[in-house]
Amino acid sequence: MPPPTRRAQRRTEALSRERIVEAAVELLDTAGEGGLTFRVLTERLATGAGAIYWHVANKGELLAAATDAVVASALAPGGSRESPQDEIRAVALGLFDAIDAHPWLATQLSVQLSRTPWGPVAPRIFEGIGRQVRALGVPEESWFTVGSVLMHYVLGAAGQNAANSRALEPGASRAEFLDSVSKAWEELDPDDYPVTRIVAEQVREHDDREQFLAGIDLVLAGVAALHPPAP
Amino acid sequence: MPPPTRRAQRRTEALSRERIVEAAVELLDTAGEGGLTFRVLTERLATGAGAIYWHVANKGELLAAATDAVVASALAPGGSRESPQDEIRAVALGLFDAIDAHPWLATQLSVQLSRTPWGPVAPRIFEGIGRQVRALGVPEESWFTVGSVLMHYVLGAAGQNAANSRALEPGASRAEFLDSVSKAWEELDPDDYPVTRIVAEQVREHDDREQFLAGIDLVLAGVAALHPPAP
DNA sequence: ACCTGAACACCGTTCAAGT
DNA sequence: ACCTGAACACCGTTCAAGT
Repeated sequence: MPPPTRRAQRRTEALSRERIVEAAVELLDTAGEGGLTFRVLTERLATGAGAIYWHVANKGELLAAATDAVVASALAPGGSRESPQDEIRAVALGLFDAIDAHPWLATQLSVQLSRTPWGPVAPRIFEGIGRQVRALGVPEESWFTVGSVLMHYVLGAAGQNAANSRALEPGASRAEFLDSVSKAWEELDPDDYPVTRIVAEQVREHDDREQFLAGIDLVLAGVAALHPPAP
Repeated sequence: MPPPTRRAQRRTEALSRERIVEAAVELLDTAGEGGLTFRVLTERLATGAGAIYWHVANKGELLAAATDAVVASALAPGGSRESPQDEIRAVALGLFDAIDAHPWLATQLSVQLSRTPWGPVAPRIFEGIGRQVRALGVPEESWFTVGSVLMHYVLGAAGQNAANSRALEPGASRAEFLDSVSKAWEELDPDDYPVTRIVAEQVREHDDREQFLAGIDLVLAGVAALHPPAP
């Protein structure tokens, strides 16, 4: 007789919004965006569709809650007392790693941000970044500009990195993956895409996190140039 | 008798991939992301579902083609002979305006970028920006960093702007919209979201395009600081 | 108050059949 | 080669009925 697995236990606890969101995150992680379905969710939770709708208004709200849960834990305050620049890098890397671990986050965050009114996750991210911008000594009128550039770069670049990691299937080797990438790039017309082709060659040789942080440093250099710290 | 409208004409031209993509863009523009359906597409084109599948592999390919068509026309070369900085602003504003006119572009671009292998639209955008980065005199090793920061900021910020414009429904006044926004912001706990609340107040008073360009200038300042032009 | 699960409307996609 | 349109499998959501 097999030992009882977590998956096999059938409703020892009552259904709750938390349990539903937790199951949704698990499903998104293992089966991807298309894998989250009310059908399989009801199976996993050993319940009926109506029970889920009692705790959650609809699928959109469930996705928003799952997104917020993961982001909240990613932004949980870490160490402390470093320079504001290091704090910004830490927040950025926290989101980078969260998106890497939960690739569906990239698409979901873009959806959540482009929805009005904002759900809970948008202010959470903006505040996490904005506080470090404030700590940097940036004047109030520029918080939005600096925060926006950082936030959009972090989410966009992290999403792209996650897409690349995901494309590297468990079975395939890194060499195989890079081959398929370079094959795609070689199909670009060298006359139409000179810059993209050169960049594509380089991308394969660099460390992902290092390259990600180079973008952060570029923005920080712009901040230092436009808002030099008082002497 | 009403004059013949473009919509009423029933298949005077043969079906083609171009006509299908054109109809898809129209549908996305008028009915939003959820409005593009094979059911209504077949009605609009006075045909059957199978006919569309003869020209297009599936819905994903159709969305990619619609996205690429709009982006291609948005990046069509404009004036000329300005400074590289002005060229970058022009490219950025071209994408900004395209996303404003076609709000579904924001989500679609994020989907297209996070798909491996890249479709045609990703290199198109990166090249459009990357060429100006090259013109700026940025050394080759930094093209990826600078291009990535610019691209992700442009797409992210433009998407957010489009979401706000869309929220301002045709009937509603700008005052009403701003009221609803500020109401949402006031629900944020001042202790938990001090920065976000201050920024939210400011956002309502500023011009969208101006604020967008401020982000571009921040990145350009970083480029100038890290890669000063040879004397 | 909380849950069940059949039923509904709708979706993307297929495919035998036509021209 | 190109098109038709009924059929299929699947989806999110509802709701009368139970406890």
